[in-house]
Amino acid sequence: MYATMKVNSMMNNLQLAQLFRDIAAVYEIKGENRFRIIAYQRAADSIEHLTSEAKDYWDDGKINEIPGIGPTIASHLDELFRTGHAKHFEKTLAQVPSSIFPLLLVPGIGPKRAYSLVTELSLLKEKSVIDDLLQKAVLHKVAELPGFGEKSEEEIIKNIKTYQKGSIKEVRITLAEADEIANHLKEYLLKNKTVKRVDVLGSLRRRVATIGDIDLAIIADDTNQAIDHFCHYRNEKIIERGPTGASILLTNGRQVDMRVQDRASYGAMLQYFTGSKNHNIRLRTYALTKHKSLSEYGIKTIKGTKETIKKFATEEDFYHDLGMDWIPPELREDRGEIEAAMTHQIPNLVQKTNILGDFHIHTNYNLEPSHDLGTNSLEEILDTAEAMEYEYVGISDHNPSTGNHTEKQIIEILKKRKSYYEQHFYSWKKKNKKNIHIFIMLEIDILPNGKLAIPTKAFEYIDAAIISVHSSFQQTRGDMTNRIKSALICHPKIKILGHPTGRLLGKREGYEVDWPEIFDLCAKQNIAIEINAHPYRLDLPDALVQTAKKNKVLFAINTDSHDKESMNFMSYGVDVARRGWLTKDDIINTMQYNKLREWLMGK
DNA sequence: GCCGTTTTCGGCCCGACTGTTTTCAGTCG
Repeated sequence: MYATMKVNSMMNNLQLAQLFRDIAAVYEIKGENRFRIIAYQRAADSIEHLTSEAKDYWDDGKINEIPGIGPTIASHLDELFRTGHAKHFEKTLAQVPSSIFPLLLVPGIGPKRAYSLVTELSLLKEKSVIDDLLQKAVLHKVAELPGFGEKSEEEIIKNIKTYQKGSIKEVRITLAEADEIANHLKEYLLKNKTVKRVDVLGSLRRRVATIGDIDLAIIADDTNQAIDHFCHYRNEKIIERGPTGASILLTNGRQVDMRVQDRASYGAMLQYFTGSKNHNIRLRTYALTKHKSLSEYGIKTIKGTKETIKKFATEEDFYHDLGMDWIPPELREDRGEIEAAMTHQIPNLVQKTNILGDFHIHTNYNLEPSHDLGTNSLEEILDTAEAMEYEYVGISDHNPSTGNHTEKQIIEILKKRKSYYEQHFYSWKKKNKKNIHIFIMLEIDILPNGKLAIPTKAFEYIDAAIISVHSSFQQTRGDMTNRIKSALICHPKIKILGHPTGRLLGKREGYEVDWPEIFDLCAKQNIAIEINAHPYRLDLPDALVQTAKKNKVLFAINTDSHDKESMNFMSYGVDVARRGWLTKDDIINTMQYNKLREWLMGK
């Protein structure tokens, strides 16, 4: 890896995280103090989850604000960003053959085994080390090594082959896809009479934007039979199986971990298996100060040499025993929720039923737009909104393309569109006798120069605007920040900043922006930030939602629907909002119509 | 190497599973 990825001053967070993991691996091989190893692993986790580049922290002189980065690592990073070199990192990595690093990506191979394999079998070519190891294993050279045997050899062959098929763990899926898989599994498991209850836990229960593995816990009358039933679900292979659970690999590359627990201890299991890892570590560390040790079986109290274990049927009781309020799964990321739970300051999170409308819907009305049209008519959208018990919807088509129209034509098109929507809305309303309201809005492109894609006069024909970036994603952080800032102050009818980071999960990273600057301006201008609920966007990301809230910004949860079915994605946006600690009062589309109209249009 | 709702020193989450071993090391979540 270090043949292609050199240590340098341009490293992004993912590369830095990888670097720290590799350093930790070297320390592990060298038998370093295990807490130093853990420190590097935690630094890696921390950097990976940052919402801004570590380099930007450094630029702002805030490198020591990154959790898990103390004086030592900070000084190495300082050297790295300043000079492009970090002698300590380079020296550490050079202590082992670089060919061990690719091997760490193969499941079941950790630092120690990678090191033995590489040195004992002289596998020194970094580029081909995985293929070379496979060859040696096939020739039964691995089983001869000390600490390895025939079974490990077979396991290595199997794991390399699975890995080469398409790095399983690298690809995460969207929440929507994971929901579908999990629901199918749940239905299957409940078909077995011995299975009494199934819960989807892990990142899926926490409603994380993308999902790696799927975690399930069950209550069953006959544990063995239940595990058996689970292992018969259509799978590629059974990864492991024990008396308390099993893991399988699905044919679509997803790993599913299932655990069985008694009713009496089920609360502890729900807590343990929901995670996150960082939440659990923080919770257990805190518990230790109270002489309590937490596990999936319950809470052990240590008094001298005497240990007693207390079981918990519900998660609420588990948290209460630790002297804190129950914590909603969406908050369990070690972002301050434990402290809040101890002082009874867990916010009353927004719920799907609080949502009274959706501002970002595209219809099939053809205004010769800059981007794609919707597929449904205004009437079909209204029918759907009505069925969802909304009070109002905002129709936000893309602006007419600037390349094909003069300013005059754009004004004409929008004028025509306004009267079209008004007429159609009133006849729909008359026919259906429903008390729903519409806002005739527009999603306007923020051009690369920070101007908007419609002339000022055209604003006369819309009630309010969403503005979004749809081009030139590669601008520098400074340029992008200025671009958005100047667009935000173009016109008083600008009320929402659409899909703010532009990310497409699994396809495109969001662009770099100085978020505090944007948030401050939005708060000042009373512009809401969109939480785009489309499962491929979930943009603004939850961690930034939490930051923005601290900057006193308001939010709009929108589906960006291009068809009526997508309007149901609203719940995914609510998931993001909850993960960002939002209450009903932080979100404009929880307001009732009159109040909302006042906010949106000032009348 | 990090960090503080008992600590600026002395701690650092907890357990399952597998394989190669006869009591444990490595890996994983």
